[in-house]
Amino acid sequence: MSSKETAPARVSNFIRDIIEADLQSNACAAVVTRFPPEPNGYLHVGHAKSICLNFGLAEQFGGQCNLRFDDTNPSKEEQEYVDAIKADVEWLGFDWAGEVKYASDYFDQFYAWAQHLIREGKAYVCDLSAEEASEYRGWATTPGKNSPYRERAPEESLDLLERMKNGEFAEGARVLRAKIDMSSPNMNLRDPILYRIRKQSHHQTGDKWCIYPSYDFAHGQEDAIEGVTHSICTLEFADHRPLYEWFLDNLPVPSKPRQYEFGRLNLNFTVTSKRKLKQLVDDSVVSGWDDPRMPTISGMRRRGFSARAIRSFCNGLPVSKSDGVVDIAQLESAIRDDLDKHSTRAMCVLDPVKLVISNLDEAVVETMTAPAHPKLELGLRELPFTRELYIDRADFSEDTTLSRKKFKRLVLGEYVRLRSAYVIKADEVVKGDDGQIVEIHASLVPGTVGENPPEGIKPRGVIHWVSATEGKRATVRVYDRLFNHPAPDRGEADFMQHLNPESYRVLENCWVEPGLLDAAPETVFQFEREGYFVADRYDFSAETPVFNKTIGLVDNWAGR
RNA sequence: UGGGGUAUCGCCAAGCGGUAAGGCAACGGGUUUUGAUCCCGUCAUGCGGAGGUUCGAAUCCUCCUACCCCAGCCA
Repeated sequence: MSSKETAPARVSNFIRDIIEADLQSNACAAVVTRFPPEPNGYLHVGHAKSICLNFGLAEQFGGQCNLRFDDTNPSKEEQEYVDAIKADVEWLGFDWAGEVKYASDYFDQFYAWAQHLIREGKAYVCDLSAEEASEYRGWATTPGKNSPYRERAPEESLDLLERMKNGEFAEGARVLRAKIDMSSPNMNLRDPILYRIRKQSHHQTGDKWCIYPSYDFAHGQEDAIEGVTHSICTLEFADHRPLYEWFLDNLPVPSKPRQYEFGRLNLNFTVTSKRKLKQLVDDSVVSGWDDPRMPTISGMRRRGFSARAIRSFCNGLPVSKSDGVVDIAQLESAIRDDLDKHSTRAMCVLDPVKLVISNLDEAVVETMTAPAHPKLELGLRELPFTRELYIDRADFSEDTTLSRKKFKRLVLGEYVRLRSAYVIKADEVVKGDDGQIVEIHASLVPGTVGENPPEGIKPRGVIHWVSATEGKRATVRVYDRLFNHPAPDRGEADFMQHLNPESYRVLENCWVEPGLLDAAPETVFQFEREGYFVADRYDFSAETPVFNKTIGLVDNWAGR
């Protein structure tokens, strides 16, 4: 980082403050965090914030961060998700400590701990059905009733648990519960479930188990086994903290982690719920989890958001306990900011109309040179300039009454600068039978490449262009927000009602400067005056160049 | 409703008894061969509400209000 670059303002983060204090007071020697996704879907922006927080904190304080799959529910989880999550975390630029970890790595230990609780008289096998158990649990204002199986002899519970494990009972027939307090105002403490029967294959443990631990009976213990010091989770788990601590206090765990909750990231115009994202995929509203319109990490990647930009966005978000909604413009700003600094400039005409330079011979190919970046030394690119060019339809008007301030483009009879090339004058238009402009005839002003035009010639502005004969045809996919409602999943209407019908558009007849065909997939360019576009990760090739629009340039022009 | 949590500019958010940081957005202006970038400036006599304590309150006390979460054999 150059000394000229101003240090980014320190963003508030109460968890970082706690860690600093703990390190200061020697409450812990080194910080250990973990990112604990359940492999039941793809990671999204919200997870990106959590990843940046957990890995970032470990990095900042010289500690470590584990990647641990919370795979305690085989009915919702799949190996595909495990693989995708690992790829996403790596792509974001983080290295987890040691091997990837799984809750399932500790299933034997959990089982032994469950037996321990039974022997201590702190857990029992309960035969109540789900409905009965719900009834026994009581309600907010009414305390629950003890299960009739609560005082079952430990030996019997031990035997039953063993038989549950061996698959002797049907799913739902029995559960193992902790014996805590059926009248607790915190529902999580009303004899929570530790194990339930699930006769399903598990992506990691196969058919070894017929019972699986609950989130509550797993999470704190996993943290303790791994020596996690600061277990960071989202607000909705705050109610579980007393239970998290109850297990740590009642089991011979090797360490005592502490849980801290922060407010998850919510973005307006966006849906971040694995269930809903999965629905978009399953209903084929989008092309997949990595559709460029998806707020998934793989979707944002496909869209052209750089990992660095996503990290910058996340690190710029204060960490607090309030549950707010961040304006999508904040994300977009981080993306533009990063892409402006790092992407090569290029020209692409999205809606072409032919421009014929009448005073340039057909056989001539002049080579213009243009910097790859206006400020950084990213080299030069060569642009073939020929008699026939393409410019964007929106950059020309026959209306000579348009003021210079309102229309800084080409007007019939007037001048405009062709970016990195000549100043030209529009002389006449050729129209088709339908009245549509087919060609614009123009003449170049000699000596204006890299030079100001002679006195009296005032170009209205600068427009981009591509040689019609030397340029290349390309496909550009234009994306817009998936939802046209700021809070698609709030209110009565189903979130699917708020889908933006114009969130995807394909432009098949775009023209790009020839140098772009050499691009490597996933390279982002700034198409000048238009925005940022990425060579598609899968579909781009020199033969069939396909670009995805990442995001448009800031547009302060009110009349557009 | 019982419990847990949160309320400070349009959005996010500092502030921890001494007289309202910052980012995004918005709005002016300057530079510019991208209507971009960059630069400069404007933007809360006000901190959910009502009382109270104090020389002094966003910060302390009391009461009230709103919103979020839990009441799965999901995580």
